[in-house]
Amino acid sequence: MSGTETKAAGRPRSAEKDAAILQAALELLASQGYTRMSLSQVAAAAQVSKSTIHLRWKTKADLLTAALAAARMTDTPPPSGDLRTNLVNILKDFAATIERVNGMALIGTCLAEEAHTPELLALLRERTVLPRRTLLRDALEQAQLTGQIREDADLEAAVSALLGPFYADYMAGRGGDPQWAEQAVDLVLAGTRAGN
Amino acid sequence: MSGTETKAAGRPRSAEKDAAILQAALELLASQGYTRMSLSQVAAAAQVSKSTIHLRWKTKADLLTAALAAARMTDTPPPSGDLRTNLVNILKDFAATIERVNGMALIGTCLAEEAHTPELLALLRERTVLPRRTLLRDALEQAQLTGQIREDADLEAAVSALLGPFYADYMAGRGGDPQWAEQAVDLVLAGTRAGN
Amino acid sequence: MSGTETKAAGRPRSAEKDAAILQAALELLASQGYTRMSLSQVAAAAQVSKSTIHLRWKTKADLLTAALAAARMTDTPPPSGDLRTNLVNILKDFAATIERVNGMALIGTCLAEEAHTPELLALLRERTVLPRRTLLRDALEQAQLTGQIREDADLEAAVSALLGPFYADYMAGRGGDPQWAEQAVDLVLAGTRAGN
Amino acid sequence: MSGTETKAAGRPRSAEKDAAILQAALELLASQGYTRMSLSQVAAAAQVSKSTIHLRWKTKADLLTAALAAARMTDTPPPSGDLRTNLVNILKDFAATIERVNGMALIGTCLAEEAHTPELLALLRERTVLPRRTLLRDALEQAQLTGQIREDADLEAAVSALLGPFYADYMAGRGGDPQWAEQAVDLVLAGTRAGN
DNA sequence: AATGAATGAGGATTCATTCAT
DNA sequence: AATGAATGAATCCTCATTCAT
Repeated sequence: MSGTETKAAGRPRSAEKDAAILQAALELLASQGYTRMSLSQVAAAAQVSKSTIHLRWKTKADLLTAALAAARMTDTPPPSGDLRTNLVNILKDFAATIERVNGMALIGTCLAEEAHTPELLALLRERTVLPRRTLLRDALEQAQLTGQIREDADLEAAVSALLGPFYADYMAGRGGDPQWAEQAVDLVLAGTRAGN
Repeated sequence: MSGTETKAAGRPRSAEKDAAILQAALELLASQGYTRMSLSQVAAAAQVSKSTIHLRWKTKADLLTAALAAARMTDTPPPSGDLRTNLVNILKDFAATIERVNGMALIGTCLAEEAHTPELLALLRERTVLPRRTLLRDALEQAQLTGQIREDADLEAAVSALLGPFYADYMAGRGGDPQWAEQAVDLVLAGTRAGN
Repeated sequence: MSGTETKAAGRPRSAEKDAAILQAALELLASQGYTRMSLSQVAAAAQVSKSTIHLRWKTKADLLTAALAAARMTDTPPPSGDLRTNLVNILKDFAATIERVNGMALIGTCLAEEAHTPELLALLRERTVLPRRTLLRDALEQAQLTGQIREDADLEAAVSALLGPFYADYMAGRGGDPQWAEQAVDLVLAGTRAGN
Repeated sequence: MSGTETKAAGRPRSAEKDAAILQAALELLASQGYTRMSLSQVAAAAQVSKSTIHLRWKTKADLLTAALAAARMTDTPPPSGDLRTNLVNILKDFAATIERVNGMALIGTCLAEEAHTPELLALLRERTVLPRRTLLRDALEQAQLTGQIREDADLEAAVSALLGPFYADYMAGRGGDPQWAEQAVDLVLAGTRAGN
């Protein structure tokens, strides 16, 4: 980071291969799970030899950690003037992202591997969960300032109340309900409205 | 013909072994995940030979399906006269059960395996998620009858709002917050109170 | 054999089961080969438990030896007044029997197992090959007496010359040639005709 | 593009190992039979890891097919001016080869496996049976041209008459008779002699 | 006698990783 | 740098056999 590195001798590593490997790894992690996915599959999908992977990441866990770390799964939030609309939009983007990347399986993998490779869940939190929570929290704080929400409301709990129904619905097999975001927002706004 | 059951020929199958295998399988499923867990581990944990397992269940998937199916993870609900107390108790029992059986890892495994062994998630829903939801829903319906909750409230959404924060908290790394159940109940009751 | 046996106490063994097991074993030996065939398959085919098999024969080799020993695969020869017709009929019955019982596979199995279970090939010889050879040899000896065949002809070699083309044809992939028996007989008769 | 062969990347595959594996496989196929032989045995005999085998051949059947295909079991025919001597030499070489490679057991294995792995018998035919038959047939055709054998003689049948006694003798337990080749040749020549 | 349970040994195959080119 | 070869450990599963009922 501070310029101490000598310029690497020999052929430089191909950046395209780096990217292809990481992407393939992430997709396979989501579709197969940690243990079921094999490095051969990653190599095949990335059009690269297995050794090329090991040249960059020492172990399977290293590779998958890197793949999760490289994942950018929070889109920039959609702007709007209205609190309710803002919240609903963030939640809908959240759901769309999860659907797009086979996210529930990926979440499942990270949960299942927590005992063996806790970095996975940690990274998932850091890269995908927490940024989204920050967006929601910022919106709620703004609403607190404007008096739309009680001052003493627990905003972290409110954020969990906004996101939670998505998980609960999925677990119940009622995932995909088009109303869920609006219902969650309305419930939270009703429950935290100033003057209640 | 007087009794419907003919006495089974041969040596009877050991019920203790049945139970030991299923329990070991479930614990390992939670602690290791589907693919990482091996039948050898199950056999060792249950003090049984691998063949004894295969005698009862043809494949690994069969065994784990049976283990999940046999799991009784919803305790009988604690009775109480007060709506709020009832709901909180159900939620706390829910959380306690999940902690007791390493439930988030188990849920993760079922989510991760959904593409390959969908029966796992289906069973988890049927045996653990839906019974708990039914308890909550019954309590809410009662409250609707007594006028504590609006008649037009979407009770399924309310149930998801009650359970959801638990998942969301866990994903955010704030699992174990002792307040979550009360907060969730209060929010839902506030948001669906009749006369709002 | 000399009356020394005490009358067996307890329930006598079922003769039907004996027969069913032996027949199933022989069929599976032919269709699957020694190693590939399993005692479970035999048990299932004979509608009997595996233990019932082991009760009668101590090992797999014992069972299959018994099955081969019990096999009666030489039909009584068809009578006729003419030497050539007699020989052709014997050969055709030979070929028909082999086709009926999947004989080439059975022969193959006995050959393949010769190093491990030489009794199989020995029994096959004793029960199926040699009786047929005796039929042929008897007919040739009769022909020698009537002067149709040279006195100094090697009859064992002649018998092999009669049967051999069947094997050679099969190995060459030309098994089933309808002419083979007549051609073999004609060749042998021409080659051993008295006065050549 | 000037040379058609690009230099293969990576470490080249060891030709010695290839050969050692194939030879070990063939020997074990003959001595143990298809099902009894294990890849572990092959690996041990070839001083190679099991994975090295799987790297080259995906399945056991593939390996054994390749081993049979690689086997060169027909020596170049011995030249001679005399028809009878030629035929006898070919037959004796045939018998010698079979003895050398435990050929009857190998043949037995291929016959026994015909229902499950028909490629084995097919290859055995193509690589060992048919080439030898071609040698014999060529010699007989030559003899037909020079008038030593009747023009209308069925040469394929004659070839089977030459080879057949070997199989028949073996099945009768009289294999190894030193006279068989001469006797077979004499019989065929006598039976097909022009002018009979 | 007959059955089903129980087991230990062994099978083919896959995988993450290390080596040689 | 990049590749393919090589490997040891581990996996699920099958089988012949022995035990308990």
